Amino acid sequence: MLIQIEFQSDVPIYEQVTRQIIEGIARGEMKPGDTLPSVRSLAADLGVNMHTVNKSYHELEAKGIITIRPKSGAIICSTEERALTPEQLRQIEKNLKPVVAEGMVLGATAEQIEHMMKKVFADLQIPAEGV
Amino acid sequence: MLIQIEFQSDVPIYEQVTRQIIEGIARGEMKPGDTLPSVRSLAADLGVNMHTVNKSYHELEAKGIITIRPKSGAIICSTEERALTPEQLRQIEKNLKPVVAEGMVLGATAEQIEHMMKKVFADLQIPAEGV
DNA sequence: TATTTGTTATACAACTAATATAACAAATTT
DNA sequence: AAATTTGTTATATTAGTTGTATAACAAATA
Repeated sequence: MLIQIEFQSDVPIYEQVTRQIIEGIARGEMKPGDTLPSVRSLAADLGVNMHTVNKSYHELEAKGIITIRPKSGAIICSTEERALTPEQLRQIEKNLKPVVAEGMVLGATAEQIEHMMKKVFADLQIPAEGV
Repeated sequence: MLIQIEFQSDVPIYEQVTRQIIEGIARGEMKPGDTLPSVRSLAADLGVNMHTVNKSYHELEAKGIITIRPKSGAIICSTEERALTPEQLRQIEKNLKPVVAEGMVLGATAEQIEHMMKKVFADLQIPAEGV
């Protein structure tokens, strides 16, 4: 799985790593049970510091997406382990709200926004429906 | 229009102000042509510094949502003035992507995410369809 | 046994967020 | 015309974040 860092971006590097790993899992490029590269090797690949990758991994763990086994490695959680709690659903909705609101105020219609969402789904190659 | 700041939030204050003004416009609580309160008076109301509100207003101007008339005030742009450029559409899609991806990886189905989007639309009281 | 692993600690530079205070000049109100 | 309000600009300070750098530790692995 390829991770590409934009060093000029206003999105922090550790956040870019987190998002791209999430997208990689969504795309199916990485499956539950798979081991993430060690923080040292991924940091070397990306040309960033070890701690930056480590921060990303801990963010992923906090989100309930991976499990870090100390001195061993990071493993992608199974879908069963990822419970999708009401709290998580509320968080997703909270994240969705400002994006949708901004789109609306800028003049996007509900149809346009739904269309964009479908484009995002398609880009992330959902196994359901489309295939 | 009521703006509520969560001082313990990890979302910066100026960003909270920006988002809530956008949501206020989406809800129709503020209409195009309306004048925003002066940076000083809003800052006093919220109990924050003038510069914090000023930063928010300039963010709104950069997004093409308001026009700041120096020494006079900030006015909400009309829908005609808000062009909704392809660049803006791309930005919205870019903002939508990580939120949707995270939801999916956490185990949310496409239906659940679409349902959440409709909840957000309902919460923002879209004049179309629902009413 | 040697290497790799995540962890922890410390330090540093650059940047962001937020506040504080002040002064300026244009716009508005009285 | 005078007083007030306005956004602007400048400077300074405090606190926190981001990212890097280096090092050492102990457990896991080869």
